[in-house]
Amino acid sequence: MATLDDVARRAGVSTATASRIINGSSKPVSAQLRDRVEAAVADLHYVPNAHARQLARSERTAVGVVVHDVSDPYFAEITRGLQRVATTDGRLVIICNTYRDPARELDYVELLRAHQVAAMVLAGSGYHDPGFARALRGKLRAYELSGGRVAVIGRHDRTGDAVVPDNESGGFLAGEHLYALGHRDIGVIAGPRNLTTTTDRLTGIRRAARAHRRPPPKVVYADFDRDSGAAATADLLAAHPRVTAIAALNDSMAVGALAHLRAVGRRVSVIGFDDMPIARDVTPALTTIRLPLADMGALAMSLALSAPSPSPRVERVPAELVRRESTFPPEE
Amino acid sequence: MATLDDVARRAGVSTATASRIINGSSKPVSAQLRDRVEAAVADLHYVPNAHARQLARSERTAVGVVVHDVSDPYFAEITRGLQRVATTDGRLVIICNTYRDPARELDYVELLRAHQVAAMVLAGSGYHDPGFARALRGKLRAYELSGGRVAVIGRHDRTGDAVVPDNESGGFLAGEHLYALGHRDIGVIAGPRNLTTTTDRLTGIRRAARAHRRPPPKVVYADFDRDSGAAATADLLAAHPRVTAIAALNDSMAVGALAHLRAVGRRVSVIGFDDMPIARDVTPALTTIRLPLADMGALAMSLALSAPSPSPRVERVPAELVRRESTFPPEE
DNA sequence: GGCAGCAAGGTAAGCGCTTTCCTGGGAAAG
DNA sequence: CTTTCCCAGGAAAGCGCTTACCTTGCTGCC
Repeated sequence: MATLDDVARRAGVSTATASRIINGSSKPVSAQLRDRVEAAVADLHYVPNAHARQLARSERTAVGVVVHDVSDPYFAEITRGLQRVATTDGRLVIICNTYRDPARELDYVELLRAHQVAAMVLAGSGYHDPGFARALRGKLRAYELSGGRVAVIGRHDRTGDAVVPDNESGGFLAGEHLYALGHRDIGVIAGPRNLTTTTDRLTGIRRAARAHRRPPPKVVYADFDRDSGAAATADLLAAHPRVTAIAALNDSMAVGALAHLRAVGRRVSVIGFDDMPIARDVTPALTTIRLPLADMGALAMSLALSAPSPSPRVERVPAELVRRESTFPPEE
Repeated sequence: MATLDDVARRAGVSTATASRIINGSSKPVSAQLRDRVEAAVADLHYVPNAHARQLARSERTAVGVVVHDVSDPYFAEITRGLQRVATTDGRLVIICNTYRDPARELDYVELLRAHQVAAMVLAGSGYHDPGFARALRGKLRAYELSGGRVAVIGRHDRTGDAVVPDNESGGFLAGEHLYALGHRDIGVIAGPRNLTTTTDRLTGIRRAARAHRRPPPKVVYADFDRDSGAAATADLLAAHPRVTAIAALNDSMAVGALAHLRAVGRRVSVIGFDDMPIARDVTPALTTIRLPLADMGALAMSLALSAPSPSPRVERVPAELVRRESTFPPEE
């Protein structure tokens, strides 16, 4: 790999001059030398070593993102928003997939710190685990102490900049919608138990049940992905045959529920959560609770890249009901 | 940010010793010093500076991936496969989204080179543009000369390790399926004209038309995304009302086509391409040409991380017809 | 003519690590 | 009691850049 030294030697100048020309420094340089250096750069296909540069001007340039899995549509949307603002800012984005493994999440935070990222955004890691929460807080704290910026998406047990979707109200909206349609017995396909996303949404639905003086909904837990949603639907209907409506705590599972229902030929209302792109293309089109995922990502990245604020900034993002065709009144 | 120097000073040892302990070097160190250094590391929340480390042991550790857009399901799947093998190998993955901007693609290749990535995988950048192709080849060449490894997914005008899906045969399969069902007049919703993915798939379909002694299909160009697919369907049907089957060159556009047909209440066969996860959940479930996207990604990453081979390795990946419900014989 | 002032370029000191080579002190060997 | 080795540990030389600080040779002014 050609180095600055090679370029300088070839152009017959010092590395200082070569560096100044390459970086467009404000120091004046004669046109002649400039040409020679540029020619050398081209001849050698020289590209400055990013690590050496980073070390020399100790200024942080990349940003890190840690999510469950970029290929999951929920996080894909968030990531899209994140990337938009990061690249507008001319920054390289390093994406880390935790696959919901807390240990891996901690490792990644450390790794990103080691890579001197200017900021990091964490999404989807609200685990109900005090040990993990403490460890994470510690690492983030250390990172911030050294000048790093962090923003989280979703509720985390930590004070700091955050974008938090109103999952509880969203859950309420979902329940409310179903009860208002006349359903009395509703089932919930929940996500993993230890995620706050799950518990918050569930809390909202239970609140709606109380508001309508209905018994609490039947809950069955799944994994936030399509197939587990389908399986959970089967379990739910077997255990509670009188359920006439199902609230799935995300769209992927709702899609799975729809698939199962179609397979067994039952007509049951289904409401999803998130409003992912697929929602409008399944049949029946999925009624769901919309969260502006891409915007949330963008917002989080802006928070992370903006000047640090003395008091934590928490942006609450409202959820909104999107009525489509998968929910309807109970049939007699 | 605490440095190795800080750690060494606090532990009362030299940086050499501290470094050896931290890196688990084979050189023996007394247990006492080891404890002191480890305590210092913990107290200071020390994390080694990845850039300095990379500079010192000039060994490349990260890998780069340049794709159109990770949030596009097609690339999301590929990326998933890529990541799986990269992280198994303990490597950090840097993902770059080009949004199909050739200039950006070139910039990213340079950027990744600057970051000393051990390997890079490019997916979805087969543009029909000689100027671009030459520039890209040049940059990749320079990178490889300096010891970098590259693998591409899809056809690129360059010799080197590659994973190439058999788009042409896939196209043929799609056409064949439609003609065999009895369709005589078929339309094609194509992707961007300058992508080889588009042209290869199209070539296959045209070959099927010739094989069945049918006139060439009517082609209309779109953007590989759902909404452009819906719009293109409208255009196609307006221009050629007698079309009874549509081949969309990817699933996203097929989904758009389905949506448009449902909206206008027309019954027309639709076949997609790729077999993305959504395909089985739309109604009617989408008949499509499957490509093992995640495997392709994994394969490409393995090629890129394996020892360089003297002669380029090209892995051809066959396409396969998946029959579902969106294709049927023409109605009278 | 002498000196300040400036333009153009070079020298060299780091940035935070790793690692080679060296040193001092024992233990083993004679 | 020497001599030889080995072992734990340190000093210092880079890795490839950036940049503060010099040097040199002019121009312009009194």
